[in-house]
Amino acid sequence: MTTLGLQGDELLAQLRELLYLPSSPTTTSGDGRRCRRGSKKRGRNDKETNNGGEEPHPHRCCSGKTRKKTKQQKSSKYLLVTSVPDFDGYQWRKYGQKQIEGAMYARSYYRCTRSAEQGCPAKRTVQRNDDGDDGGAAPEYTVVYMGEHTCTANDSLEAPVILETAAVVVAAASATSSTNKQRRPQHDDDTAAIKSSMAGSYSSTTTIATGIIESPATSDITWSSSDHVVDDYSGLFPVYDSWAPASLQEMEDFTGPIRSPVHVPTDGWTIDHFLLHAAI
DNA sequence: CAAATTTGACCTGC
DNA sequence: GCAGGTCAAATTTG
Repeated sequence: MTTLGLQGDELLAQLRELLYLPSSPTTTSGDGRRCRRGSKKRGRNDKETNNGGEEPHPHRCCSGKTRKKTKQQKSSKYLLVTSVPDFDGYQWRKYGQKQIEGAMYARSYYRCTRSAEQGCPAKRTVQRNDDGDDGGAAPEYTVVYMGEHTCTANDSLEAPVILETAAVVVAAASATSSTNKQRRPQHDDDTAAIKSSMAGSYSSTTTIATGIIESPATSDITWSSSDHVVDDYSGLFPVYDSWAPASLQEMEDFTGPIRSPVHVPTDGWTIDHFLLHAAI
């Protein structure tokens, strides 16, 4: 561990480069998964009507899925831009996808996999940025987190990692309107809230190696609040020792089928290994 | 077999 | 009325 301290920055840079290799577009999950799965929809109304119209209230009501707040919750909401939207350490289940006005790519909606069991309100939306381009640079994704994780971290947390991000605090209720995303950070208060919330969220049984990846001299990670950049993000996205960047190929295009994140195959890899590898 | 994803429709806020 | 967010059956994958 300490051995890395020396060439930390350099190794870091190399590591980063390796991490962002323009993973070949062909690889990824083979092709077995691009086949469309469920589709035949007959609309909820159909289902309801099919019942013979006996049941006045929609299924959701009955199942306790009262849809009170369809729109964003008013709780914490923060936005960040990253090339690796999946690696935030939580397990998300995709529950929807939608083409957004003015956006090139569809927006994917995720919720914590524990939402059902533990009622974890955490949600997030992932949308690929236009500028991403499939050229050589890794595409970027705008990830908006809503709500905090109330689920037990132990279960869901496996590898809390966000390798490269630029985050922007979004005013809770203001951003919901039109198509304005990453915009208007306002109070440092929010930042604090975010930091605390995230720090809390990301804390798990795993040891947090906050020192491993520090402010990337190459800093891709930029947390900004208002006009000022927060460089102390170490607490926000701790890098875990056991996490392995082995699934680079899986992060090429998140606009397509996005499998459950956090399926990072460790294969015995550790950040140390990787750094060592990079150093060679 | 269970879990996850797809996808169009439904619902709500603006 | 529109756009964004959510639901849930069908389907696929592991």
